[in-house]
Amino acid sequence: MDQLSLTFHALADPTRRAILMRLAESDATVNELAEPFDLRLPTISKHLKVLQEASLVSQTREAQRRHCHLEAKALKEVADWVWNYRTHWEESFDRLDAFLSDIAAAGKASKN
Amino acid sequence: MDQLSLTFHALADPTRRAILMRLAESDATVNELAEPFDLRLPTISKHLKVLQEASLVSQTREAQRRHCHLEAKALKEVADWVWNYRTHWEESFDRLDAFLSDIAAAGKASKN
DNA sequence: TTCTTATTTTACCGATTAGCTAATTAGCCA
DNA sequence: TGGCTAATTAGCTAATCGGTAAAATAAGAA
Repeated sequence: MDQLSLTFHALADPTRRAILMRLAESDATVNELAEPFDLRLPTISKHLKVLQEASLVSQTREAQRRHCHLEAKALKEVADWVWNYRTHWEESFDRLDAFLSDIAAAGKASKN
Repeated sequence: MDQLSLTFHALADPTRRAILMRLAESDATVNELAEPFDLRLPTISKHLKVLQEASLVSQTREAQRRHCHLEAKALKEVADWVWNYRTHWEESFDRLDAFLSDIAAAGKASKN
């Protein structure tokens, strides 16, 4: 699978996004990451594997502990991809603006 | 499933992303969208259903034809979500800059 | 060596997905 | 009505996913 598909797939799960959000604050061990969730450790471990395969998270070892670290580069690739479509939502806002202006104009006109 | 998960899931497929890219150029019918792919029409129809459930695409009918239209609002939500992480990739680039500066400095120093 | 902690691996389950073919719906035209 | 075109639905298979429990691995502590 290509990098972008891997990344989007990894992001398409609320648990994995919550893990990323937690890692945005600071690095953490697998146990620390698992703590807020009502999920068994192997489940978290699997989610972390998906995030690592998408290059969204990296791990370093210190004794038995794995320290997980957010890798923002893959997120930047998502940002770059979606940024190419910005003209489209700007256009639709332009259309909305035009629509609202029309309403406003019509409102004024009706008062005349 | 929440909106963001729906959207990321829809984007985690190269065919669906290609459909969006095509729709970024102009609206198109289902047949027109299917044309570049080596896939049967029902398969494309299913992909479009996923895109519609993620609010990434809308359809209007004209006789038998369905005209598909890119809805950029859902993409903007992705952009907004990922934008919250921008400090992290900026930080890592800062660290890279610092690293490269160090190398450059070391290089100059070694020449003295 | 044995114990304990931290984490992963393996094997399994039920649900979902991407692809197919065949059949069906929907709307146009003759 | 019947035939053509556009698209969807139904039903199938093989693969994948998210979760589990139980076993295995790895490393520090006693």
